[in-house]
Amino acid sequence: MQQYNLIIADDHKMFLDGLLSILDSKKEYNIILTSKNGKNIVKYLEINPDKKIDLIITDISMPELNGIALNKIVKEGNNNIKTLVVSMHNDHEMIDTLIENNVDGFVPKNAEKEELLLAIKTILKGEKYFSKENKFSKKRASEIKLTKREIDVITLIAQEYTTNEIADKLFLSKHTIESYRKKIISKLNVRNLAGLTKYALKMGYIES
Amino acid sequence: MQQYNLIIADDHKMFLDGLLSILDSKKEYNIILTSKNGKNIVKYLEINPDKKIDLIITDISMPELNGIALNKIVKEGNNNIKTLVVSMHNDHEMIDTLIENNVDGFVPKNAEKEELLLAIKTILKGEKYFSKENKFSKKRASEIKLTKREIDVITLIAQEYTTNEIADKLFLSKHTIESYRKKIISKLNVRNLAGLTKYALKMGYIES
DNA sequence: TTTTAAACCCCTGTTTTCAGGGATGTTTAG
DNA sequence: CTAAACATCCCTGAAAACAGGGGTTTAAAA
Repeated sequence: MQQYNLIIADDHKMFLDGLLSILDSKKEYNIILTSKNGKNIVKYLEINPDKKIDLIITDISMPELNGIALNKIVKEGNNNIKTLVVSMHNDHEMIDTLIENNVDGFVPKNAEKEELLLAIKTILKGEKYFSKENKFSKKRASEIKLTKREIDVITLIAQEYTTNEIADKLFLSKHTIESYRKKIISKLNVRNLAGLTKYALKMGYIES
Repeated sequence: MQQYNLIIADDHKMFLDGLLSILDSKKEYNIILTSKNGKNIVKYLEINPDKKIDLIITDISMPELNGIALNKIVKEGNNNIKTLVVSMHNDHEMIDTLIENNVDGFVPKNAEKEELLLAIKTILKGEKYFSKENKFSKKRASEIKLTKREIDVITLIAQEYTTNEIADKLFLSKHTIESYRKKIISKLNVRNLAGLTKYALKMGYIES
């Protein structure tokens, strides 16, 4: 029987325990590392470049290094490590972002464990697995997609910087930042800063 | 051996599975209901008033009815049901809020399962159990405490209502709302709406 | 009983946000 | 090639937020 080496990153210990208890019952999966943030994973990969890792299962929002950033670093190395994202959120925007980032799969945290196992199996076969969004996810959010620059801006906005401060930080005119802010507000269909902040949190652009 | 009947509420299926796998190994605990929101629990308690329930383990932020609201309803009934809150957040403000609401205990989701089991045992003995905040939690946040009215206001602010709209909703002058807003901003030591929104989310005042 | 805290209201003035335009050059994808 | 999409910048005006004061009444705590 073929064995696979897995790494799991999630900052919620209990969730980790849950995942472990699910995967422990499957002899083909070896959990060789768990971590509360992405940084430790990157460190491990640097120290052990020859260790064969098949799959990294990761949460999105984590301290130190979030799941999307972790995925980016992993995919930049020319190894063949697959990545499966698990997150409490479940909507089109997020899945789109993940697909753009070349993640291999996504399963929401409220999924049944059967779906998780299916996702892992599918990805290890070399295919992609993206969970269908459920009925509770936001409707008509599918076509929302922010550009890189817009994400830069909304991130800083959600970190409580004012337009002028952001302009300074990004070496742009305050008019530019204002344009971005307006564009984002209309794209996301929110009313103000509060809406932007909630979106940034949901998408994992900022922590806490 | 004495057996205890437990109910668990958490909207993250995998987390639920994790909890179940931890508790299944303990024969003294009977899980008689799990739910993704508080509402179903309340319904169950109404339908089965004679069923003896010892402990409800609940997340804070959940759709339909959150953990704090659930706790309130449970404690209003003159049964002897204990409540244990588990949450991904872990700081003084939150714990203070829980204690005020007469919750019997709190354990962060990143706790070890041993701590969870200890908390359950302690609470079932009739004592309280509140996890010590860890080194990652916000420093010097302990003395922050919002009044009921302030919480009303910050909740509406985080829901993207403007000062005028909130004034209308609460039948207060807009000056009053402005005073509250300023008071909250200075209490929480944040800069603007974005900071207020993040705090409201962290405390479970709003969803998503 | 005095003090304190909560809930409520008001004023002035500045900064920031929000809504509505318009504009230009550069990439990117069909 | 050429039409989008992206990134950048500018303007006006209104609304809202923010900063820093002021105050009263009521209820609870010291």
